[in-house]
Amino acid sequence: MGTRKTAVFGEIENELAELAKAIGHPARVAILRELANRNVCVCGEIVDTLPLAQSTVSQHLKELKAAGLISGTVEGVKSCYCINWAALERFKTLLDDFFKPGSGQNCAC
Amino acid sequence: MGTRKTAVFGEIENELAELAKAIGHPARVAILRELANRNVCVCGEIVDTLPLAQSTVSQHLKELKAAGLISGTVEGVKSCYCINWAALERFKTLLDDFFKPGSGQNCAC
DNA sequence: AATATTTATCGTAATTTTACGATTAATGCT
DNA sequence: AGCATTAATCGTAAAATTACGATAAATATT
Repeated sequence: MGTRKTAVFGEIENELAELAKAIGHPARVAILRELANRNVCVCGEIVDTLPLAQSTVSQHLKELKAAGLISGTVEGVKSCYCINWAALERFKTLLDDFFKPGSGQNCAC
Repeated sequence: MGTRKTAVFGEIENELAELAKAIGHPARVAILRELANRNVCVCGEIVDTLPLAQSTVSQHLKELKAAGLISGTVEGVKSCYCINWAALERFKTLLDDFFKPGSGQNCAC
């Protein structure tokens, strides 16, 4: 127990959930915003903007990368990260497609 | 440790993260989709569509409600839930505003 | 009044997440 | 070659999440 039962859900549900989950932390939101604003960012600069330990930021970067929301390449000693606009667009599209108002009755709540 | 350091982040970062986090689970995505399609839904119907225990679904509904993504009212023995379109719109707006491409250099990664 | 139905809550266990410091690996500099 | 810098990884602890069954509370039904 304590494990997400991803296997019993549809592919789209899981894809959407995974992207949302990756965005679902203020530090990762801040990282994405920084990357969006600057388009390119060296790891150390991201660390400097966040009130978190370097190792923690590294962990968040790893998660964003795993979700496909950012990509990173090694540039000598440094690491260059940038946002994956396509993934972000994909997320928005999924949101729009998945949560479209149906033809059902109106809400009474 | 193990706790999210929400206090050190901006209000918008936290708001965006909280909404994303709430969507960040396939069961909750499925619930939202069901609610979006039908616009109104009785709790039992949602439980029937999900391969999860009733108590687990109830927990997910509670989280979606806490995040403001759905609202629910008691209708006799049953509970009527519906999607909060405004919250979903708010989420999309935050996404658009927060992750807008800046005037920086292009990505090289 | 007794029973059934519906859903929220409680208690609990397994797992994941978040955070940090310390260490390692890799490159750059002197 | 030796030292400095940068960032990933490791180890670990605290807390949150996810899931379930059992129970409780509230309304319907007979």
